[in-house]
Amino acid sequence: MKMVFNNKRSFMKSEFEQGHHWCRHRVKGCGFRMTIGREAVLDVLSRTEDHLSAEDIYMLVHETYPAIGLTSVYRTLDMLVNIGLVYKFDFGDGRARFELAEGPKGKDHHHHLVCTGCGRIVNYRDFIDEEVALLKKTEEGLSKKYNFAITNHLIQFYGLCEGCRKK
Amino acid sequence: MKMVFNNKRSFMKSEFEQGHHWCRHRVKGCGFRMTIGREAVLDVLSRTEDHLSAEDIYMLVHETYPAIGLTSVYRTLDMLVNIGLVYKFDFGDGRARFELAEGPKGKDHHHHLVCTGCGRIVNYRDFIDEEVALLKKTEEGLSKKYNFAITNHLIQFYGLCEGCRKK
DNA sequence: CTTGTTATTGAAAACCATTTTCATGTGCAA
DNA sequence: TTGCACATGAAAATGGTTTTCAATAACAAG
Ligand SMILES: [Mn+2]
Ligand SMILES: [Mn+2]
Ligand SMILES: [Zn+2]
Ligand SMILES: [Zn+2]
Repeated sequence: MKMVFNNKRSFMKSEFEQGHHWCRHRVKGCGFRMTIGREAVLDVLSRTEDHLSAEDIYMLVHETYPAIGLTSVYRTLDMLVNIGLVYKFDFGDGRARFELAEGPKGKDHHHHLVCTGCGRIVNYRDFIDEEVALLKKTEEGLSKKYNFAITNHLIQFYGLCEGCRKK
Repeated sequence: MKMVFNNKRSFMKSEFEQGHHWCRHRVKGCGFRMTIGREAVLDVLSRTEDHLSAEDIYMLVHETYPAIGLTSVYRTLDMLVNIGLVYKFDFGDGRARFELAEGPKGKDHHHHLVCTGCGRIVNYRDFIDEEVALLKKTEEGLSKKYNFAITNHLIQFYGLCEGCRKK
């Protein structure tokens, strides 16, 4: 009994808990309970730059918290996407991929470069200044013209990486 | 026998056959046979601005060519996407959506405005001049920096349309 | 117009990521 | 500590898409 409790504590003592404490507040602020599974999913997402599938996340969480079920991973991801803490992508390989949305400082926003040969995905953050300005300008133009309240955008470039081109 | 043949001819006599003849050449040029089903799928796609699912297309083709099967629609779409005649999109409703790629003049390229409330999709063609220039510039920068041969891009803005905002 | 070769097809079954169901467990406000 | 609404896991269901396979049709050659 005590062992189990200790396991839980040691599991929760993670870099995530220290560094991304605000995520928990957001979850609770939206009226959801902060469970071990939800924390573990956020923890996995906060430790990687990759674009993990639900099953990827399930397997990674499973390493430190074997009691979790795949169903809960799906449910947690769905909730996190709904409250805006996580982005959900489709890169065309038949399964959804997830990444943590930018923190409160919003400094981590990026776009994607996708290799249609091997599926490799590059996170691309080095926007030109013009690019940021134009994006905002375009959003304003579209908002006015089509009467949309624009909240987000998706920008992906497709092509062949060096390795895939040499074949 | 003659009736059947006449049916085929009358089916093929469509605005599409006159206006989008080049599509057929592209299909045959890639080593594929031009069948009635394939022609009918291209015909449906060429007549709409909408973003049809495979089943939408199946039902529309079925009206003039009831012999077609859903399987063939999927296979045809897959082939058309592979040779670049059709674009495949995921707007997050669990089914793929398709639209005819721009013609040889390439004047029909557009981006999308997606309402996350009702799923409405606006085709948005009125690019600012800067936008086009910057897009090209960005592609060049990315090509060089990450050694990618960029062939395409996907740009979508998400938000709430007027109707969905009033609720 | 035939014919022969093969790509193509439709129906049915398989696939597989995701969702639903439902009985059990747990976070947390009181 | 307690109660209960919310959250969970296992198993089954769902549903869009793909695979299988025997039958068919496109089309190049004659
Ligand atoms: Mn990313
Ligand atoms: Mn469109
Ligand atoms: Zn590649
Ligand atoms: Zn709407």
